[in-house]
Amino acid sequence: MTLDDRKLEVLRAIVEDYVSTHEPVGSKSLAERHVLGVSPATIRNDMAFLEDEGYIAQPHTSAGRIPTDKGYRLFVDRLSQVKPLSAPERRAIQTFLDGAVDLDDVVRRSVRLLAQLTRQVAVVQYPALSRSAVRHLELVHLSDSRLLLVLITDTGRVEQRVVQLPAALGEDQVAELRTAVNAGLTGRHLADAPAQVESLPDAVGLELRPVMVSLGTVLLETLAERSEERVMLAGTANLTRSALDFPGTIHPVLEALEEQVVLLKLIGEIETPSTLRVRIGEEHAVAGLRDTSVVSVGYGAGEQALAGLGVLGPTRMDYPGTMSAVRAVARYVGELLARQ
Amino acid sequence: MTLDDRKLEVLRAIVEDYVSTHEPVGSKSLAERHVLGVSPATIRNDMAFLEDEGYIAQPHTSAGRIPTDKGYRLFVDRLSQVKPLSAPERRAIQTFLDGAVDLDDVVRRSVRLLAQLTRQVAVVQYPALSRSAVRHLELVHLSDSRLLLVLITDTGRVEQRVVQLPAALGEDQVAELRTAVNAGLTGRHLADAPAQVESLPDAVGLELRPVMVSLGTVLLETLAERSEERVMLAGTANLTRSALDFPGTIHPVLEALEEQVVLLKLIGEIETPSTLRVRIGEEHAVAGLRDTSVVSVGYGAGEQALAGLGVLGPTRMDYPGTMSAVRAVARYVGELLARQ
DNA sequence: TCCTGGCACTCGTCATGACCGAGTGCCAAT
DNA sequence: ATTGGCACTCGGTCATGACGAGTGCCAGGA
Repeated sequence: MTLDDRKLEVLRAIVEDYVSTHEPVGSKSLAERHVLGVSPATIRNDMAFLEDEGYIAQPHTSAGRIPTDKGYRLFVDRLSQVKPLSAPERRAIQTFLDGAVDLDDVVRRSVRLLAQLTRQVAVVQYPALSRSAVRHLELVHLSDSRLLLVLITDTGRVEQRVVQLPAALGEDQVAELRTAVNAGLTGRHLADAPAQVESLPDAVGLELRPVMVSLGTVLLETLAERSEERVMLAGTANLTRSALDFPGTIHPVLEALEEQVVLLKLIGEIETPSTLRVRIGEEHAVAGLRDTSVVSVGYGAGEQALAGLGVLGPTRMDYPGTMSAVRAVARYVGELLARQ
Repeated sequence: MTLDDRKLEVLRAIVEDYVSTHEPVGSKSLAERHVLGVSPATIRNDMAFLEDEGYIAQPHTSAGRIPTDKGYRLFVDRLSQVKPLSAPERRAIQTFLDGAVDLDDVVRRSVRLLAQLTRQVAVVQYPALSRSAVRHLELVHLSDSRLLLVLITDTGRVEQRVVQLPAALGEDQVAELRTAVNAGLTGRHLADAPAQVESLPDAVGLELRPVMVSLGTVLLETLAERSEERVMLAGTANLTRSALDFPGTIHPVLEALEEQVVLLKLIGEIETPSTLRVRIGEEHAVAGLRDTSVVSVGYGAGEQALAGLGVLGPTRMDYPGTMSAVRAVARYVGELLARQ
C-alpha cells in the first residue's frame, strides 16, 4: 500500500483538526468535519497506515490520533497551502512599523508585532555586523589614557568600546587617528575589516602607530564579540497559553530562550532572504526545544540576508498562518531598512 | 491582648518555615522546629490571635497557617535580620562583574548574576539619561538631507537618532554644528538639556539656525522617549520553579514583565542609592503582580541614584537573602560605574 | 480489490465514597 | 497565663465502577 492522495488528505485533516481543537482526533469526527467521501471505517484503515509509517500516533490506546513531528514535517512540506494575511493584519504591519525612528525602534516594533500576530514567542536578530558596512567611526577623548571608539554601521547599529591607550594623546592626535581610521574603513564591509585593519598603522605618523594597533585590536575584538550577538525577544507570555502542549513545564523552553547562543542558532544561519525555514520538534539540537517548532526567515534588502527573525511555538501550531506572518514581517522590515 | 514578643517570634517562625517548606505550618511542627519555650497549645492561641489581626491565614479549615501579605510586611519591617552573603557568593559577584568591558556588558552581567544568586527574575535598569551628563555629541553626515545624532553620556550610554535636515549641508557646516553643540552641551547634565538647547542656535551662523533648531528638537525628543526607558531582564525561567506559588498560571506575571512601563515602575522611582524597597503582593498597583514581591534598590556612585535594579519573585520568598543579594550587587555595580 | 457496517475490546475520565491524618478550637486543670 | 486532652473538620488519597470515545478486525458487498 502506498501514501496515496486520500491518505495525505486524511493527514492534512488530522493536522488541521488537532491544531484547532488541541485534542486527539478520531475517525468519526474526521469523517463528519471534512468532506473525504469515505466512511469512518475507511479512514480508520488509512489512519492505521499513517500510524505504521510514523506520521501520526496515539497518546493512548483508546484515543484519537495526533500528528508526530514527522507528520508535521510532511504537512509543512507538501500539504500546507499559503494562507494569505487578512487585510487588517496587513494594515497592522504597516501602521505598526512605519512609525519607527531608528534601528532599535524597528527591531522592537517588529518583534512585538510578530508576537502579537502569531500569538507566539517572537525573536528578531539585529543586523549582523559581519554583513554590514562601516558608515562612520568616531573617537571620543575620555581622558588622557582612554578613548571611546564608536562604530556606526550602514544598517544603523551603533557599537561602542573603551580603548585603553598605551600613551597619553592630545586632541589633535586624536583627530589624526580619527581621520585615518575613517579613511581606511568608512564604506568598507565589516567582513573585510581584519584585512583593512592590518594596513591602518601605516596611515599615521610613527608615534601614533602603537595606538593605532591597539585601536585595531579593540575593533576586531568588538566585531568578534558582538558580531551576531544581539537579539530581541517578545511574547514569552504566549508560552503559557499553550502550556498544555508541553509535558510538565515550560521551564526548559524558557531556559533555552535565555541563552542567546541558542536563539542565534535558531534564527541565524540564514543566507538568502525570503526562504522560510521550519524546524519541528525533534529536529532541534537543543533538548529543551523538543516540543517546539521554529519558523524563521532572513530579512534584508538585497540578495544577502542581514539577519534573521522568527517565531517559536508548540509543535502544534498553525503553520500556514505563522509562516505567512513571519514572511510578511520580514519583507516589511527589509524594505524599511533599505529605505534608511 | 497585644502583639508581644512571643507572638512576633511565632510569626517569624511561621514565615521562615513556610518559606523553606512551601507548606502551611501547624502549631505542632512549629513547637518542634523552633525553641519557643512553650507548648503547641499556647502557640495555637498565639496563632489564633495573629490570624485575627490578619498576619496569617488558613488556606482551609484543617490546615496550618500561611503568612498574609501583611504578615510578610511585618516580617520584613521588624523581624528579618540581615543575612550576610557567603564567601563564595561574594567571590562570584566580584569575578562575574569584573570582566565587564562596557555599560551593556555591566548591565548584562549584573542582571544574570542577580538572577542566579536569588534564583528569581532579575531586572536592571540602564542609568537614566536624565541623571547622566553629556560626554560627547557626534554628528555623522549620512546624506545631503540626513544627519545621525549620537549622544554619549558619562554613564556609558549611547543613543542615536536620525535627523531630517531642512536643507542640504556641507561637511564644514556639519563641523560647525558639531563644535557648537559640544561647546554648549558637553559636561552638562541632561536634566538641564531643555534650557541649554534653547540657546544653541545663537552659537552658529544665521543660515544654520533652522538646522540647529531641528537638531535640538530631535535631541529633546530622544531624551523624552529614552530617558528612563531601557531595562534588561533575566531569569524568567525561574518563575516556573515557583509556579505552584501562583494561582493558576504565571501568565499574568510574564505579561507584566513584558511591559517596560511596569518594569520601570517597579525598579525605578528611586532617589537615593542603598535604600532598599520591598513591595509585597497586594501592595502592587498592577493586578498581574498581586502574588509577587519585588525587592529593589537604586545604584550609582554618588548621592543620587543613577537607576534601579531589583528582583521579582513569589511573595513567599527568602526576603533576608534576596535583600542582601540585591544590596550587594547594587553596591558593586555602583563602584564599577564610578571607576569608568 | 477496495470499501463498509458491525462488534468486541481497551482504556482514560469522572463521580462516588471510605478512610486517614494533620490541624484546629475549646475547655478544664494547673 | 499556660497546658494537656478531646472532639471535630476537612482536604488528600485510594479503590471502585459506570461511561463513552475510539480502535482493530472481520465478513459481506460493490
